[in-house]
Amino acid sequence: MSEKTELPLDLMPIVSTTMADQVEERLREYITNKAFKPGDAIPKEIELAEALGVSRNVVREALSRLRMLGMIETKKRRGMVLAQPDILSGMERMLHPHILGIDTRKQIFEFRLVLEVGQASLLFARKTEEGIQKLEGIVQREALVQTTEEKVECEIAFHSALYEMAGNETIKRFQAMLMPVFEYVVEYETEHQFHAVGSVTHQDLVDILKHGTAADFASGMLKHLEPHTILLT
Amino acid sequence: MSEKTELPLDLMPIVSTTMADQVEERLREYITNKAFKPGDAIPKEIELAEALGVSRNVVREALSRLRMLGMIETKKRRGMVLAQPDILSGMERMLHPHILGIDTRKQIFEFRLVLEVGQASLLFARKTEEGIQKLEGIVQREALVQTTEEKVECEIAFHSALYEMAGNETIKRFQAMLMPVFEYVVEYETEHQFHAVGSVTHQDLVDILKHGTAADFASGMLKHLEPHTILLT
DNA sequence: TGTTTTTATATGTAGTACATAAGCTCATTA
DNA sequence: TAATGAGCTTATGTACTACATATAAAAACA
Repeated sequence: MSEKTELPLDLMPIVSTTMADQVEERLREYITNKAFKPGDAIPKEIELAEALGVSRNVVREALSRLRMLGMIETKKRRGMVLAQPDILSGMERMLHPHILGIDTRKQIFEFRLVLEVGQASLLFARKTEEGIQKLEGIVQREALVQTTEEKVECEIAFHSALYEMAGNETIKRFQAMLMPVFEYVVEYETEHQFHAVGSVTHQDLVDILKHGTAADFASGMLKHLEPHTILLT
Repeated sequence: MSEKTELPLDLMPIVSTTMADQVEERLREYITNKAFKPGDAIPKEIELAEALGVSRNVVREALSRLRMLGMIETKKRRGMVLAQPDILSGMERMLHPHILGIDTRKQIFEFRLVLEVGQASLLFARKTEEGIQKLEGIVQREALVQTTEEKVECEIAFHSALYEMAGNETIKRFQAMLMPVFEYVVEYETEHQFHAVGSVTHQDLVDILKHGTAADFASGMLKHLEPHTILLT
C-alpha cells in the first residue's frame, strides 16, 4: 500500500475493460478469423462460457451486443448462427438527434448535401424512362400546390425518387437515417423565412437527366442546393 | 392445457421480441424523451429493474448494448451517466468486410464514389492555400514515382488530403471506415490490369480547385473517377 | 408412409450471493 | 487547520443456480 503516492509518471491508462468487453472482442475475432459463412452455427452459450472461463452471464452480455448489431441470430433450441449483418440497421440505433452535439448535426447536414450531389454518377448509370416520368409527375404537381406543407412534401418526394432511381439501397437507407437529423435544418430555414430556390429548379434537373450528362447533373444539383450552403462556414 | 388447439384466427404476429430488446427500447425512449443532457445521471440498475418489472440481468443486457454504442458510461460507484455518443465509433464495429455480402460491398464502393464527387461543395467553401499546396506536392511526387505501390500510395494521399480539406470530420471518418471494404475493389482492378486514368487527372483537379467552381470540380471528379464506374451495372 | 406425441435441449428470465472499486465520513496527526 | 488515511457504504461487475419456454429431433402411432 501507499504505492499510489509519487510516481512522476503519467502513463496510467489501465484500460479498465470489463469482461463483457473482452468477450465481445474475442467473439468478433473468433467469427472473423474462422472465416465463417453466414448461416454457420456458433457454439452454445455454456460452451463459450466454459471455453472463455467466464460466467454465462458475461457471455450473454457480449452476445446480446452482437445480436443487436445483427451479426448473429438465435433460435430457441437450434442455437446461434452467424447472420448477414446489414450495416445500416446497426447504425440506425444511434441516430437520435437529441443527444447529438450541434456540430455533429451540422456535419450530418453537410453529409446529406454531399450525397445528393455525388449521386449523379449513379443516376446516369441507372436512369429509366419510368423513373423520369415519375419525377416529371412530381414537378407538375409541385407547380400547382399552394401550401408550404405541400411544397415540402413535393420536395421530399422529388429527392426520394432520385434516391430510388440511383438504385443503391445502402445509400438510400443511409440517407433515410439522416433525415430526422436533417429536419432540424429545415426547421431552421423555415424559421428564417428561408425559401430561396437555387438557380436550378427541379424541372431543370429533370431536363438534365433527360438530355445532359452526369457531370451536368452534379453541377446542376449543386446549384440547386446552393441556397442551403450558406450554412456552411 | 390444450388451449393452443383450434383458433381459426390468423393474427399471430407476436413479435417475439425478447425482454432485453424491449428494455433497450424503453431506455432509449426514457433517455430521449426526458431530454437528458450528456452528463446526467441514470437510475441504478436495481431501480430500473424494479421499475420495469424485470430482472436485473435483463436490464444489464440492455445497458450493455447502450454502453457499447457509447450512449452511456458507467463508473463503479457513481452509477451511470448519459454520454455524448459519437455516431461513427458505433458504426465501425460492424464493418468487417468478411461477413458482408458481395452486393453490399459493391454498394459501399459506390457510396465512396458518391462521397468523392459530392464533396465538391464543401471543398470550395473551405479550400485553403496550404491545402492546395499540399495537393500540388502530392501531384509532383506522383509524377516521379515508378512502382505501382508508390502510385497507389500517392492516390490515397491525394484523396485523403481532399477529405482533410473538406473539413467534415464525420464524412472523413465515415470514408475511413469504408476503406477496408473499398480495398476489395482495388484488388479487383489491379487483378484485371485496370489502370486506366480518367480524362481528368489529379493535376486537373488541383487546377479546378484553384481557378474553377464547385460545379466544375464535381464534374471533374466524376470524370476522374469515370474508369471505375464501369463496375456499375 | 405420414401424422401426432413425447422428449431433449439451448436460449430466456429470475433471483441470490459475493467481489471490487470508488466515493464518503471521520478520526488522527503534523 | 488541513492533509492523511482507515474504515464504511454503495453501485456495478461477476458467478452460480433454478426454472420457463420454445422447438428440433426422436419416438409413437395410425
